[in-house]
Amino acid sequence: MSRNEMTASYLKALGHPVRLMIARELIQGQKCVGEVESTLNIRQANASQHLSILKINGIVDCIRKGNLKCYFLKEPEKIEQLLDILERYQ
Amino acid sequence: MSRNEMTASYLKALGHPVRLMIARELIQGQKCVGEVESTLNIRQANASQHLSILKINGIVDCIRKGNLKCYFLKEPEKIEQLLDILERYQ
DNA sequence: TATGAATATGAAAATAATCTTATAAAAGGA
DNA sequence: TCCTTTTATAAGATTATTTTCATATTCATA
Repeated sequence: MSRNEMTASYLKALGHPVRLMIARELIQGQKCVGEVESTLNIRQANASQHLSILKINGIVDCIRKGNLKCYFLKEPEKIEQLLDILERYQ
Repeated sequence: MSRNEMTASYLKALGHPVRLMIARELIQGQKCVGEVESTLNIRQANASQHLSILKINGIVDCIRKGNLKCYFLKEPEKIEQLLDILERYQ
């Protein structure tokens, strides 16, 4: 997979409203699947699948905490910087 | 369309290998459809369609020059900054 | 080890994106 | 006006993504 394809895949992973919103939520701090599910008001399976796509693309990672699985941004500053650039008006 | 949806749509537009490569090419300077077509080795119709998606999302704009239609990045620095962040290794 | 809570996965249906071919439209020049 | 070049668009086939439901898995704890 070329660098261009890797970058495109990363952008595509973020380029879905639910996944982008998950990333925004995770800027605030880590969340378990159930919290993502209820915050975004989506089905559990769907939350899990979107998180999986973010994980595959290196955007999030997770740790198990007992019964829960907590997802967090791997590079929170990177996400913040991207959003800053994307959403500052010029 | 919410800000989140707008941003997701912008990311999605860039999140295709062909369109991302077009954006990279346009950092060098404006190109007409035929140049995009031959540089990326894709069909004319496909080049036109990808450019249209970039245009709808405010990533490129174009001017007619006689027979040709020249596409260019609307915010080249924004694209450069995004690529810098996405591809600098941390 | 059985149960319950949380998460992941498989499969199917619904929807959307992509690519191709054929053709239309726009503009310049003979 | 007719022809040529360039670009856009329509339509269809194909492929990919998204969502849902049902079920499996994982782990803690009774």
